[in-house]
Amino acid sequence: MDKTYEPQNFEKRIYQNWLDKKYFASKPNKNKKKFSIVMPPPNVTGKAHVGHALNNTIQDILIRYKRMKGFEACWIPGTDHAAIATEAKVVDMLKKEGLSKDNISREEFLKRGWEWYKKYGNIICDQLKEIGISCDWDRLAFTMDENLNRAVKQVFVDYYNQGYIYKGKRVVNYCLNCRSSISDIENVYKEQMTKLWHIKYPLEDGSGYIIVATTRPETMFGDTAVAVNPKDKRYQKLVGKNVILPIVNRPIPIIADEYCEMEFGTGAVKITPAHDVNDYEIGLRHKLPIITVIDDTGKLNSYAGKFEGMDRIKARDEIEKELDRLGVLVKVEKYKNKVGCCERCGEMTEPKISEQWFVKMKDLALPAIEAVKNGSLRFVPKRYEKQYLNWLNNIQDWCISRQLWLGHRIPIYTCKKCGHVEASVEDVKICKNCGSNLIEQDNDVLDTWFSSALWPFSTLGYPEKTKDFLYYYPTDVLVTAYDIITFWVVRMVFSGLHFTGKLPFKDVVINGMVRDAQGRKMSKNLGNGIDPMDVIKEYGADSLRLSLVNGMSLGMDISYSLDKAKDSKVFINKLYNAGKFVIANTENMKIRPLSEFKLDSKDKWILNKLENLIKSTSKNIERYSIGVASSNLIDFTVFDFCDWYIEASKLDLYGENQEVKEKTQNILLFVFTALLKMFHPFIPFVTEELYQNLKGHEETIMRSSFPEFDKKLAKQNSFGQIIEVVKAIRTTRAEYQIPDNKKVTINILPNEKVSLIRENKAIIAKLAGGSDVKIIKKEPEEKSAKILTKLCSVFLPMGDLVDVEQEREKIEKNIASLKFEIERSEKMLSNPNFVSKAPQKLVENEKEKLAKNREFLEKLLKENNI
RNA sequence: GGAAGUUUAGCUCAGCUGGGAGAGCAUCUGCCUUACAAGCAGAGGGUCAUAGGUUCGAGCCCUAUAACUUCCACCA
Repeated sequence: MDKTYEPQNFEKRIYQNWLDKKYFASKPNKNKKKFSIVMPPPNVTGKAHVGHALNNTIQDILIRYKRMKGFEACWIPGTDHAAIATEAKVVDMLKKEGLSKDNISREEFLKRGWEWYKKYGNIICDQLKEIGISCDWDRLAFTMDENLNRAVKQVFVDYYNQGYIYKGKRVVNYCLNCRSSISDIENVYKEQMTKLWHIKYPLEDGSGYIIVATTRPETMFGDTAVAVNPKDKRYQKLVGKNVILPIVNRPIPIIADEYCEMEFGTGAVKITPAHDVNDYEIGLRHKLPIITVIDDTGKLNSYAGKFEGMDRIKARDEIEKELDRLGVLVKVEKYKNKVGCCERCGEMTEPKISEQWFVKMKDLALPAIEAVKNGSLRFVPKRYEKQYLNWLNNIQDWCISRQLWLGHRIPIYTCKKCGHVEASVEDVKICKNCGSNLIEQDNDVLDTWFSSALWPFSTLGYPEKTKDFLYYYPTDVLVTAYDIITFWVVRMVFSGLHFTGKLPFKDVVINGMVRDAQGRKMSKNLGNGIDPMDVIKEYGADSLRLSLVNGMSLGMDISYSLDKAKDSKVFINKLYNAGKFVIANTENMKIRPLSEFKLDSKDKWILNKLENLIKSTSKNIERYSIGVASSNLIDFTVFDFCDWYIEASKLDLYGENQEVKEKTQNILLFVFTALLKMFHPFIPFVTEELYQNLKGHEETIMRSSFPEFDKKLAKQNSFGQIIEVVKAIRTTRAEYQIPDNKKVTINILPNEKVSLIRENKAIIAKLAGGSDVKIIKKEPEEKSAKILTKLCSVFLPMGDLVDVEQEREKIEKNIASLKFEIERSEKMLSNPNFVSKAPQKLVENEKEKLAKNREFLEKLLKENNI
């Protein structure tokens, strides 16, 4: 063992050993209850960020805990193919070779895609391994794996045959950069300073004009109406008339529609059904023609006349000039606008009318809503249920087609000869209807989330009823961040319910997002990201884990900085040192059951604290209060075990009495072993390292059993009063500025429990810096600093150093606070409402306290002749 | 526009179903005590955002207000 805590020296070695021994592996075992989790699959070509570290640490804590609790614990890792992101990277790669999707075949492109996956796919897994997570790596799944692909196709075909999937024309958000449609939730709005153009549209009959306001003058070539609000008195007379669209000189009608807000702009809006979602809806209501003027590359087409071929954004200035020249440009205002952008690449998206595949959502949503309402699906924290329900209650049909090559190709086959359409899991070569072999598969691929939605059961063998599926499904808990509740959680729930008839998990645990020290999102642009691998290099994986999880409350964002990892390392170092102490002092001991020993007050005290800790730690982990569990463990380690028990135990360990020494060794080992086991899910490496050096250890801590609460050992006792005495002496010493290395005589005049004081004389002397502790029968003559506790009065003889004035003040303060306490108790107890309504135990406690305080006060007054 | 969350020590945050405010860091003081100076001991520091209410009793429950954050919808 190293003299100081050097995690780099053992973390890799320990992890490799765990892997070699297959400790993470799980197989269906009928004799055990199972506990299963599927890992939210990170993007296969991505790198681990701190959010992954947090999310996986939480899962690892749960899995390790359950494993130690005797469950057949299975954690399935995996990665996601992230089609849009990866396709963009492959396109970039091709670009460097001077190639593009236009001059390479689909097959060739897919080959490149797979090369990319192979090259970069291991990075993220290797990084997750460094964090120390104990998932069953033999089960590593990838959304593009053959069996998962099969599940995807089967689900698609079933949905299709059940009538849930349809092809439809819709305005979808199209990313010109990714050259694919994206779903509404992938379309994020960003604020931008743009202009608002006010343009005159002259009336056809020459009787005047109407002014429209637009942020997108380039779409005017596709205008097929001008809309006003039916209640708008300014325009009521004009409804039904035609205006002449400037530049193109095409007549279009003025229509009335509720959508149009009277207050905004001029109250009149141009309608371009092909390039705006709302306009499209209006177009349907009023049966307007649809004219597409922007092509898939973002350039204006022939409808734009002389602007044909210009980029849609660049064309704005030219169009403005032209409008001005024609005398129809009224004014141009600066305007703060929200522009839809692609979440993946950040480019501005273009609403575009196109044929896409959709999943009908209304019916699928109902059972998913019901699951939360009847409590069978639980969110932790509960408030995220609202986000989930809100989304499902306003559900829109799900656009599942993407114009990409990478991904799951839509298994729809169309006969070119007779037009017969078929959805099929197997490749279709011959038309079932006419026997023709002119079959064409749909060109689009499925939204990445379509395969992610099946993750909890596709990874377990679905659609086959495999042993794994029957044993591990449904899983027990899903741990994820709140940003993908709608993308992912919702879709897993309704897919699971629809295809397996069961919820894919019972609990959804939501972790917060990791932000920088100033609370900002970590991003490449700001350069404020923290690489978890750097944290591991500097402070170790255990420190990374503990720093993310300690004190955390679920669903809350975390401001993270390296200071936190440093703080954690400081603590783990403390634990390491305590471990060194225990190991060194128990090396040659004999392990005996604790029941054989006569335990003293400090032993009972630490055992009582330990047992309560066992109880609360289990409870807290089971209710997912992981941050509370870890901070309780830390508090016990530092404030109970190290500060008091270890220090007090030294007298026994270095003393003459062999039986007492053996007893204390056994307690040290017992307590510390239990402590390490409880810490193991949080900081697996250092606990294993220490455990392996502990007397009586088993093969590995991660397969040992979690401590169980033992009522017999949890007995109350009064060592806490000794601690109070020691602390009071220390405080007084500090007040008198007696340096810690100067020993003093300690005279103790007991109020009660003489035997307790007698038993702990040596401990008080050691911990309070006493050269000697004397138990006296009456107050000493010599000048002393006087310390009053409920247990006893303590006198530190200090001759002329005693500040009479200060002593007097101290006693007066003491009396005053006692009087205050007494008054308070009396007030409470004289309140009939308190006595009758408060819990009986509280009332009893208060009575007891009052009696003791009265007694104490009386004594004080008498002793000091007041 | 709709919804949710946050507000507690100088900073970062805990605080379970209401029963006398906590930790870490930072600050000050004293100690190299044989597990740990990445340490030990002690100290200072809080109208629990504001105003009401419920209750014997409120950091916690209710109402309103303010500031910040997030999600959803989206006005051309």
